[in-house]
Amino acid sequence: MSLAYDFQDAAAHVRPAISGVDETLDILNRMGVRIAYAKDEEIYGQDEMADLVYRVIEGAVRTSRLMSDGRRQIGDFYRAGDLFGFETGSHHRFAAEALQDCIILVLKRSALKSAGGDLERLTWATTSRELDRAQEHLLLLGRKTASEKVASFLLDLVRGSDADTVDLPMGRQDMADYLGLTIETVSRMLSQLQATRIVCFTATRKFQTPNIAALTRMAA
Amino acid sequence: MSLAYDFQDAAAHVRPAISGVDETLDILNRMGVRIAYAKDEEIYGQDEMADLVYRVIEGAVRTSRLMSDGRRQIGDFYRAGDLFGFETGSHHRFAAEALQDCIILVLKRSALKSAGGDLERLTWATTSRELDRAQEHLLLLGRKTASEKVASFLLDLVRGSDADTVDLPMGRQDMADYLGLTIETVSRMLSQLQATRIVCFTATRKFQTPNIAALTRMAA
DNA sequence: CGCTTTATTGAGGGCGGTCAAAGAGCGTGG
DNA sequence: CCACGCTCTTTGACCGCCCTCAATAAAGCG
Repeated sequence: MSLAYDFQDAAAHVRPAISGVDETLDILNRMGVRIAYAKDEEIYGQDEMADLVYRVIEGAVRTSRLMSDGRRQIGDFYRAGDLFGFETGSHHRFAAEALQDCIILVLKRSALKSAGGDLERLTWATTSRELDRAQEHLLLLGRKTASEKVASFLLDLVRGSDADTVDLPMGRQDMADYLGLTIETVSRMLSQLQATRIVCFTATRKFQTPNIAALTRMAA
Repeated sequence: MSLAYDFQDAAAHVRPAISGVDETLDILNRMGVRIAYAKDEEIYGQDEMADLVYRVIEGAVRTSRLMSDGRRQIGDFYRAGDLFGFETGSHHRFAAEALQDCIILVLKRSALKSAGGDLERLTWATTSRELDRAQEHLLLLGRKTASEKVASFLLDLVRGSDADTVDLPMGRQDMADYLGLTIETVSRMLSQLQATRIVCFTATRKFQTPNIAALTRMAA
């Protein structure tokens, strides 16, 4: 169930998606509607029309695609401040779901065009970033080994975080479906990284990286 | 070596990239410079600045990315009429190389903005298509089996062709690097598809599909 | 034709998947 | 606060798909 969330912008801590367009993002924040989604709730569906765009205010989101027999591929993860739902011209190829309880800013795509500010540049920058990440993801899925995949994944999280301890907003299954592996393999690779002192898990979903150089080397 | 190619538009047979914008493409054709590239010649390099965009007039192109140890992932293939080089805001993540001897129309990205016509829409449509294909590719690489990968690949070629006999513009190595497999596995899967009468190779790079339904089923 | 490159086929091995069970985390209720 | 039950994660044993290595065959090209 979705519930309207009518606080004023409670997201002062939200990081900017693209540098130099903060004021433009402020315009967005005043335009859209905030909606709360529960963990695992669908934000939009596979093959649904793509006439809306979204921004994560609080929580985290995954995009995913299911095959008829249940195999799943995760496209990407989005965290507070990230824009998503830009990925296509007409219909979504991937569904979007709440990774945790979260609050999402929802806007009409058409509103983007009529609004002032640097929205065109923002749209372009967001889509470019999306393509960049997709291409990096292609290399990871097509040519990296299991240990390289997991190392790359952790490294990506470390880079996107400023804190000493990084926390995983997703479970092992989501990691596996992002990396094209099984949960067992992900778990084994994590244990291995921990055994070699390259990462150190303080909880199931929190880790530190005492040896970033080694992690980077493993990511290839 | 690149050689300037100064014929008048010799590409009357070139198919439109996006429907409804043919007249816009005509504008492009009058704006750019035609350059001939030899087989395997680099059109742009990995990490090179992305200030140009390209259109295949004749021949075919691949985008690819190399890991330091030689592993390679192919991003996509482009054929006569296709636009490419749109995939990023500033730097290319993948290199582009001529799959065969080919003629490429090259334009300044900045020229796109100043020109008339529906160029903005064309750019958007092209980028969207790029993202769509990348996302389909993610699913293929992450979650499909070798036989499903090969079947999907052939099916994609069949759909992009109107002729009865489809020809592969690339060799087995390029197919393998697109699919995240080895040439041996690709070859085995092709032999298997042929043994089960789902495809029929008339030459190493030409095939027919007497049983499209079965091929579609195999692609999952 | 002969040479080089590319594709096919076979035999064997290893990485990651499958199946199964034990362990850890966590919310609920006694 | 602890007991209980559920879900998620870890670990182990084994298997199979795809990779590796090697040899042969075919195709391209002078």
